[in-house]
Amino acid sequence: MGSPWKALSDDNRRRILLLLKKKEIVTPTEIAHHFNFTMSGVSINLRILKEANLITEKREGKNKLYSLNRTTTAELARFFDDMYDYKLKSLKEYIENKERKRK
Amino acid sequence: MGSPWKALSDDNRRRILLLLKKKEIVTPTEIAHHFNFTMSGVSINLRILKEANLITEKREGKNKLYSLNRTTTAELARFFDDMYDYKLKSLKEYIENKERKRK
DNA sequence: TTGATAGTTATAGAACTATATAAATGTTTA
DNA sequence: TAAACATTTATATAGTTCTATAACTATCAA
Repeated sequence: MGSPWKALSDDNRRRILLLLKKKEIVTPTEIAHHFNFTMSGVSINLRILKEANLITEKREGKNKLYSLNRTTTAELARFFDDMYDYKLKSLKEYIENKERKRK
Repeated sequence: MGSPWKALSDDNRRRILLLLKKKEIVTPTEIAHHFNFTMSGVSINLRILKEANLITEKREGKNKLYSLNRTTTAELARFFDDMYDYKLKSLKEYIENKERKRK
């Protein structure tokens, strides 16, 4: 299992994650077009994200479909909690404000 | 300003952060002893953490004192929020439980 | 089976990162 | 000021990461 910290430390990989968040499910080709990346570059970065358990992959015919793994962040969240537990309180307020606005 | 993602991607730097969390305030010498790091190694990693705004530094006589910057994580938290907003909601519940226990 | 499409792996070079040793800087105290 | 202590910077080196090009593999459809 690769380090999620290393996986997240690259700008392009974080951009890919945000795209996956937005589109729910995406093929490597779509990612390559969207950001103007080479296919091999996309493929490698998807592998790194997959090995860090940040995304999941499935094949559908010719295509591979990638989507966010929404459970893994617990590991990262735990670090932030260990680190900044009182900070998470202000994060909580931030989330609450956001929720208020949403309504 | 250095990237907090790069700063966090190194195991030793995260260990230093956790130590800072625990001890509140620490000198480079203490860190070096605690983990058996060289002074120069500690110094460089502290610089990287400082440039990423994850810690703050002050001088007190001969010593330099380092402590967690408890406000910066907002930047990182925002990414997690963009990414995993529903996740942060559960994090919020988790924090609330924690607060309840504290009382 | 062949061709077309989708994606991955191999390889190599450039850029970056980590770490150790040694030299240099800043601060205090005698 | 000189000596001692605390820390940082310089330099070199080993290792890692990123990215591009080219070669390879997998799936489908004719």
